[in-house]
Amino acid sequence: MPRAPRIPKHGYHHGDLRRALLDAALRILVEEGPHALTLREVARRVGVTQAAPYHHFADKDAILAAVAEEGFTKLHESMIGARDAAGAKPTARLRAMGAGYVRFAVQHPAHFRVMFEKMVDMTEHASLHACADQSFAVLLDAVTEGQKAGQVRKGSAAELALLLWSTMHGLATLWLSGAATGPTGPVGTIESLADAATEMLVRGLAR
Amino acid sequence: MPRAPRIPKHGYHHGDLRRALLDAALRILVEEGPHALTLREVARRVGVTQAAPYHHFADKDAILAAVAEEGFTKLHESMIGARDAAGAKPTARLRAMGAGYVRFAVQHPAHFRVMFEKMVDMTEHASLHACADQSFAVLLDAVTEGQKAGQVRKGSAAELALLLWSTMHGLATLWLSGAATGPTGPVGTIESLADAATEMLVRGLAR
DNA sequence: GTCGACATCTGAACAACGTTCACATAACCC
DNA sequence: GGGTTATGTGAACGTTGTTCAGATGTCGAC
Repeated sequence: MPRAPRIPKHGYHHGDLRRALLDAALRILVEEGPHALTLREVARRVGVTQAAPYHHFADKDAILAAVAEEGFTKLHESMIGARDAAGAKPTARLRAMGAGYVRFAVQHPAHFRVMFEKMVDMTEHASLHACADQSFAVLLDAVTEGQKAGQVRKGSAAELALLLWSTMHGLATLWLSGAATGPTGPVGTIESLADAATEMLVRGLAR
Repeated sequence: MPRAPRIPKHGYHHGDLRRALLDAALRILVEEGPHALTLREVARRVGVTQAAPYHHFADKDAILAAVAEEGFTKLHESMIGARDAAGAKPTARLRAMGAGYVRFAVQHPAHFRVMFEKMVDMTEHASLHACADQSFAVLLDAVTEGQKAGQVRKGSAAELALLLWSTMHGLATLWLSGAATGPTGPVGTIESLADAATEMLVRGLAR
């Protein structure tokens, strides 16, 4: 077996097949799109038989769910990173998080698509729901902060946070789908759009 | 052939296979979800061979694109219907259109999903892009009306309209994916959410 | 009215896919 | 060391999308 195990510590034949499968799956998504993602192709790239992945994932959906889960972790990091770099002002933190959300989607479109197309089956992959909730909680906290500071109007923080999330999510989704570039030409860069969106939202959310 | 042709006028063996295939495809989407939509199953339901559909559609994607196109037409009607019923006040018309968008998504989730998951391939199905643009144009007009009436702030109407669209689209998408119901329980009915969203947007868009 | 061109459907075939199974082998635990 | 478990192989099954040659229905030209 000419394959060098990366982590022979707890490695097995392959070293860390699970990790390698996830990497290969993501690489296929990035390079060739979702239609090209095949369990057999994933196994082929890693150099194992088509049946090998079934010792690490229940089925094809489970691999996609795992990729999506990693995506949620990255999204979470992207958002809190942007938030923490934005200083202490609540509205600035909210705007930074919105921008961070859109930036993640644009920079990792393959991840983003898996995350939210697989969401349909989130009821079957509970951990996915938990990951999404974790990111939402951060947004929720920021809204509550803003309310305490008197810079965001009162009301259900969950509802306000959901509206913020919706706008950013819609913007990212439409942009990725190419719908944001109408016959009249593109309406601007995605960064300027995200900025305009967050600004509008903060205005709309002001007390 | 025991099948009664519905429109024997220009009918053929089946009458109107193309129409029947589209109906069957949508019915499968509604009843069993996207994973169950198979060209063979569509043909089975209609009572023809698996090869028959290829005389009416280039491939499986073409059927989905056609279903999506019908969806865009319905969405368009839903939006202009809501707008026309909302009276003359520009902000009221904008709010009605937003609510109409979300209502369509909630009432026709199968259609909605096909429309915006297939959007990924919109570059290959130009007519889809045209349909989406048609709906966007209506929204754009409403924004321009609002600006003329001094109830919406100045600026790129395309950009403002896109932000409106994004929010409604994100709200509908997250709701359909179940992500809008966090661990803290649902944040409210989709109608109240859509209303809060449009209200917030109109506030944010005010001059 | 007949005939040829065309549109439409059938039946069979192909490669590829997801998944399962019996079996082989490596790694770990006592 | 020996037995159990974890991991990978190779072959198989049923299903899918798609293609193709041929049969059959429909329509316009003459």
